Amino acid sequence: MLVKQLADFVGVTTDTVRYYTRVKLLTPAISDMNGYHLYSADDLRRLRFILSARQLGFSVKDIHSIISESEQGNCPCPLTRKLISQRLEETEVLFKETLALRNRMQSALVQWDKSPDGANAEQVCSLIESFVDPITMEAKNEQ
Amino acid sequence: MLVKQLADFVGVTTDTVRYYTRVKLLTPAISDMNGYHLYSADDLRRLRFILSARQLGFSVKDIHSIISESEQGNCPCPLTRKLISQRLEETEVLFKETLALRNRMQSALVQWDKSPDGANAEQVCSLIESFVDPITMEAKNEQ
DNA sequence: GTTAAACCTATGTGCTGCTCATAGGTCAAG
DNA sequence: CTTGACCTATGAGCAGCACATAGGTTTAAC
Repeated sequence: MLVKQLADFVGVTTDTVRYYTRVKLLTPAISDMNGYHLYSADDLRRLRFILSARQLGFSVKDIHSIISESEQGNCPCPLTRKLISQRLEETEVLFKETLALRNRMQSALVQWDKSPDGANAEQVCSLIESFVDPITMEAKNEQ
Repeated sequence: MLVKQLADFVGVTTDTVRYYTRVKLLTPAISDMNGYHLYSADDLRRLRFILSARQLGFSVKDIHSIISESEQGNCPCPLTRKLISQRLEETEVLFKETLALRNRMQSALVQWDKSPDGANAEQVCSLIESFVDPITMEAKNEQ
């Protein structure tokens, strides 16, 4: 199976398959006729595994570790459990940051809706420079 | 002012200041004695502006555009308004994706809490491969 | 038989916003 | 004069692909 066929099979781009190949998550044979990568049914199974793991937030490095554990004959499940709780913590942080950013941006839109475009020689952009984050203000008032 | 002093002033690392310098958001003079970057009070003001804009989700490229508009004597506010609504849409997408990922990961933790570590020659990791996303299932049942 | 178009391939670079590694300069104390 | 603490600039590295490039393959038409 060539790269395009494999990629179409699971609905990703050839670039994605090539990336996983480059980092050795996939290890296809190489045709000695033309140097093309030749993917097997095992590669297809493994690619499906990779995509499932990515969906659950595992990094490419994590997937490497899990596969490696499995190939050494050990059960990878304990490692999988350990890794996902780490990744979940990180995702929680990212989630909170993204939520906070979204809130700031929405606040800015509301504030700016009432503000005129102000040209000022002292400032680059009056909107940005005069924005006050309600959350930051709240924290200040609690002191 | 040398880079460390400027960085300490606003509470970022010298690497961050150097990065903004490298992409020409800051344009310090260069000492001909030793090649060190010499930052002015204007650079300090501009750095503060950059950090405010970053807090609101503007990209480095956006900030370039806004500063450039301002330096050409135009009021950058209309551009600022346009850009933030674009960035807000992107942040909304990221937020939803992150929320969905967090939910999947939490579901996995719950499902796996009841699942034993299963070693299986056919699979890389039974936990990952047997995980069912409740959201995906829900969508399926609605068809 | 060949020639052109459509489609495929591998490799290398680019992206964002920093962070880290490296090699070397500066300055005050001893 | 040397040692050590502290500073500097430059280049590379990170994640996870996507894109640009140059060239190979296949099919159909002539």
